[in-house]
Amino acid sequence: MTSVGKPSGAEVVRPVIGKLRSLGLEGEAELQAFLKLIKVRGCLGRGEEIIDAGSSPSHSSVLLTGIACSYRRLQDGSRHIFTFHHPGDFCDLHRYVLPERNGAVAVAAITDGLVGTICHKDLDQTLVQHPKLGLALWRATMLEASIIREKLVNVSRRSALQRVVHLLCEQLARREAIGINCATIPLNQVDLADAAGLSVVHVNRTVQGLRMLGVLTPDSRSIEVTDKKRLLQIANFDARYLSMPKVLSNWTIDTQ
Amino acid sequence: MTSVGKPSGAEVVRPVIGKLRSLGLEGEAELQAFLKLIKVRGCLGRGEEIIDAGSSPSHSSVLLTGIACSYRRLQDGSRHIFTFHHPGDFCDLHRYVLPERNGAVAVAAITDGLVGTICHKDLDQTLVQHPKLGLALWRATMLEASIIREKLVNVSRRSALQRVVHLLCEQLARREAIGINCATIPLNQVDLADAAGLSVVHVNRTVQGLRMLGVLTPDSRSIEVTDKKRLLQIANFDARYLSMPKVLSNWTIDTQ
DNA sequence: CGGCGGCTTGATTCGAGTCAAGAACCGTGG
DNA sequence: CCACGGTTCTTGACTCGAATCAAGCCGCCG
Repeated sequence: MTSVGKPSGAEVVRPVIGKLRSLGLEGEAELQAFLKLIKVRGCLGRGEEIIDAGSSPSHSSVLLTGIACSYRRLQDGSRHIFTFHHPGDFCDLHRYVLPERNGAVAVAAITDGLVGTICHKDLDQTLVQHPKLGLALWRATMLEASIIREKLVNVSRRSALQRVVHLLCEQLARREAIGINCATIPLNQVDLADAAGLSVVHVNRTVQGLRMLGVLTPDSRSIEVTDKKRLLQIANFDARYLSMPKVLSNWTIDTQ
Repeated sequence: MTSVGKPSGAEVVRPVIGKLRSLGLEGEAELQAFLKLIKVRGCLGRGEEIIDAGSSPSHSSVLLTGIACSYRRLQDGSRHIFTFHHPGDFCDLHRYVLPERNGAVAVAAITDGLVGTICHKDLDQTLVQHPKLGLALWRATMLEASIIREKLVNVSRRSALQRVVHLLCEQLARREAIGINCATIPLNQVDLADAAGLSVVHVNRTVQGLRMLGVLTPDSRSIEVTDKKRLLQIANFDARYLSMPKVLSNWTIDTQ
């Protein structure tokens, strides 16, 4: 879907402000300079593609509202989800600096939402004037790398239960960090499976196990966390890899 | 140890030059400015720690000779290897920009070798004067991210055989890109297992399978590739994620 | 010589995938 | 209002790849 009218420009980029602040960007001038580059690119519907893996990147995207995912489509048609994106997250900033044209990563909307785009040429100019902004953006890409590294450990070393639970912890923590305190995670079991590297059937059994345990609401088909503390324990979750100092204390396991 | 006597100061940083060039850094001034920052930090022995996961980073490291690995030690004592480093690779450049103090990543030597260090304070100053250098370094960190992303797909979606073979392809390709054309990969089966997320026993069986197939030398305990073409086929290896234009053509599967 | 790190082998277990089918929950249109 | 078709979620039976356990072996170095 292409350009709809800007819904009150200032309001819509708020998540991006939070993001840059959390990345340690302090100057007001840098912030404003960056915000000016963002063009709101209308609404997205569930499943809609934001970035085609094969396209040549002349711009990058930021998610403003909703949830998206970075993924790869494999030869056999299956989908591997690398990470989920929440409001304020960059979708493909890595392509600013390393413009792979191969099918490395595609991005699609998971819920309805809004994205903004940043033209690379504009960014080139702005970065020359504001080197600190460049550092913040570099940091943003490293944060994503950190998330993927964590997932690698997860997928290769932990049980199905732990993988799923860790995934949930991460989404919950990241959403809380941007002010979304809802206990329901708007992902379906197929999304979870593709992100955890498990079959849907097995994710289903795992989710049911969690409902039995009272960690997730038993009387709903959605993923709604009722016992956060337990969740953290099961996953052995240590949120430091997310670099979110402000809410970190909420995401540490109680050491008994 | 890698043969011969002590190379002269200029000689020893050659891999770094190659690296920066391959990252698209063209200017001679930037290159020289960066090389000046490198302090050679003596020899390392196998198993020796290069970067402690818990230390506060005041400098970053480049590998000059030998092989190293980035890894994490898990609670149960097992080791997960994220990536291997070859001459010219940065070991922990990510900590320049995102100084996690948690045990996210440690780095250790796998063979004897040499490392150089770059003081972060020095780098700060140099980057102010040479913004293009900053971009190249950013790119370096993104390349590593790309490698880890690839490994994530591998580990979560492919069979043990493919995982191991893909790992071998990658090391072979990366080494060729820096002028190391040796068919023997100086890793032992434990290293392979920790990097592929498999048990040693299973890696051993897999390696033997490859020896049966004639892909690896059957009459040696080391990992020596004799049939590169077959290796590529088994792994379905597509080297584009490594961004090495110069040798890419050698690392594409023959489309039958 | 003995000890130790790396490699091999076989037997056994078990977690997660696959297949197949059915049920619950939409939205849409007659 | 209900009948539909399409997702998404559930359940059960069966299979199989890889982990684990447990020795034994080879080659190296002190």
